[in-house]
Amino acid sequence: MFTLSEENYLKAIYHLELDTDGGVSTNAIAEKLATKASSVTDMVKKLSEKEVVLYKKYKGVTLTVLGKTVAASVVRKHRLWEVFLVEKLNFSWHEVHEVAEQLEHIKSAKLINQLDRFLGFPTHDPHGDPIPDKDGNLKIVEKSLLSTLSKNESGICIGVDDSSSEFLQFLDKKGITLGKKITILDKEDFDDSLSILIGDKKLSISNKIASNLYIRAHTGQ
Amino acid sequence: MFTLSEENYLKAIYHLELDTDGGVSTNAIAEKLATKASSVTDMVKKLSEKEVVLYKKYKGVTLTVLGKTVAASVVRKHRLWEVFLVEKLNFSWHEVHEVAEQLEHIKSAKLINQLDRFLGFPTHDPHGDPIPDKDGNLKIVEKSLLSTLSKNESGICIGVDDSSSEFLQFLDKKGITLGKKITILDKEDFDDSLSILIGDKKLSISNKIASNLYIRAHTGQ
DNA sequence: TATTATTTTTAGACTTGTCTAAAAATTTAT
DNA sequence: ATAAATTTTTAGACAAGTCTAAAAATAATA
Repeated sequence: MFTLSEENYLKAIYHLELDTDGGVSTNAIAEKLATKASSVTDMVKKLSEKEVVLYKKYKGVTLTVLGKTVAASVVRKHRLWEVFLVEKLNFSWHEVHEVAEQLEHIKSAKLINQLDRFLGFPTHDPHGDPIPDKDGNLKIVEKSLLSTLSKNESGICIGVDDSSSEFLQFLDKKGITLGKKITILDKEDFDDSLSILIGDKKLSISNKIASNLYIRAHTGQ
Repeated sequence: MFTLSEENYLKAIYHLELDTDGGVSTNAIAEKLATKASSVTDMVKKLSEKEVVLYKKYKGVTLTVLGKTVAASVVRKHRLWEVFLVEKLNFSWHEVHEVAEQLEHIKSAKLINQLDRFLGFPTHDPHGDPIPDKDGNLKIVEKSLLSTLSKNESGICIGVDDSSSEFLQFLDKKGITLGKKITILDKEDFDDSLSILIGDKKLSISNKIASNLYIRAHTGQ
C-alpha cells in the first residue's frame, strides 16, 4: 500500500516520463510537486526500495512496471472523478482539478469500478485526456494541435494541452468546448493568428490559443 | 483548517458526547479511535488550543460550538457519501462505512452541496442515522427500539443501533430493511424473543435483534 | 480514611515527510 | 581541459502524530 505522498510522487513521475526521454530528473519532480530537491531524493530512495522506481544516484528515475501500474491507477481515479464532477455535479471543467486531487487517493476497488460503470465507462476526462483502463492502458487517439492544421482543414476539438483554470475559463467564454467541430477559415502569416469557424460562429484566435487545443482529424464535409 | 487526524478526534468526541453526560473521558476517546490514552491527551491539548474543545486536565473534554460545527460537517459528509454509495453505486449498507470514512475528509463546499442536491437532499443515511444540515442541525425523529413495543403494536423500521457489518448482513438475510412495516405478533416472556410480521412474512427474532432495531411509531392499520 | 486500583498525564522516543545548508557530482562554458 | 555553474545528494533539524514506561491524580474499596 502506498501513502498519499508516495502516490503523488508516482503520479508526478508518470506524467513527467511521458514527455521526457531517459530518466526523470530530481529537479523536474521537485518543481512539479512544489517541493525541494532534497525531499525528492529522500522519497525516491524510499520508492526505489519499494521497487516502484529505478533509481541511480545523479541519473534520474524511471517507473518500474509496478510503479507505472500504481501511477496509472491514481490517474484513472483522478480522471474518473473529474468526469463525475462535471457530468453529475455540475462542476465546470476548470473547477474539478483541485477536488479530484483529493478524491484520487480514496482506496476502494469497488468504488472506482462502480463509479466507472455509473459514468458509462468514459474514455476521456473533461479536458480530453484519456482515462487509463483497469490495467493502466491508455486508448491513444490520433491528435494534432489546432495550430498545425492548414486553411480549410477541420477537426473535432478533443482536448487541451494547458489545462489551467485561466485557459479553460477563456475557452468557456469563447464557446469552445470538447466535441465541437472547428474549421480553419484563414491563417494570418503575420502573427500566426487563425480565423476559425466553430459551430456556426466565426472567431479569431491567437496562435497561443491554437497551440493549446487538440484536434482529431475530421476528413470530409 | 483541520487535519485528517483532528477531524477524526472531533467526530469521535461528537459521537461520544451524544451518549455521555458531562465531559468525554480520555479513555473513551482512545477506545473509539483504537489509539492510546497518551495520544489522546496530546491531541486534546492541541484541539483545545484551536478552541474546538474545552479541556480541563483529568476532567474530560467537551466540544465548543465551533468544534461541534466542524464535527457535524464531517458527519454530514460521511452520511451523504453513504447515501451516494448505496443509491448510486450499488453498495450494500454494510459495505459503505470504510469508504465513507475516507470520503468524509474531502474538502470542498461545492462538492458536498452539489452531492446533497444530486441525492435529493436526503435526511437519513442507509442505516437510518440523520444527516446534519449545513448548519450542523439534526432532524430528530421520534424513535423507539423494536424491543419496547407491545403485542399487536407496529411501526416502520427506520434505523439500527448496532451498524456492524455482521448485524447488517444478518438483517439482509432476514429481509429486514429500512422503511418496512413491522408488527409484533407475539412476545415470548421466557426469552423475550418476538414473533413479528414484516411485509407479508412471519419471523421469529431474538431480543438481541429487537434491541438493535429502531422503529417509528405507526398508529393505525 | 487509608490503601489499592484505575485513569490520566508527562517525559522521552520513534516514524514520516519535509526543510536548510553544505558537500559532492555532473554539466556547461571559457 | 580546466574553471565555473548547476544539479543532486548528504547531514542534521523540525513538526505532526504516535508509542511505551513511569509519574501523578482521581476513584474505588476495605
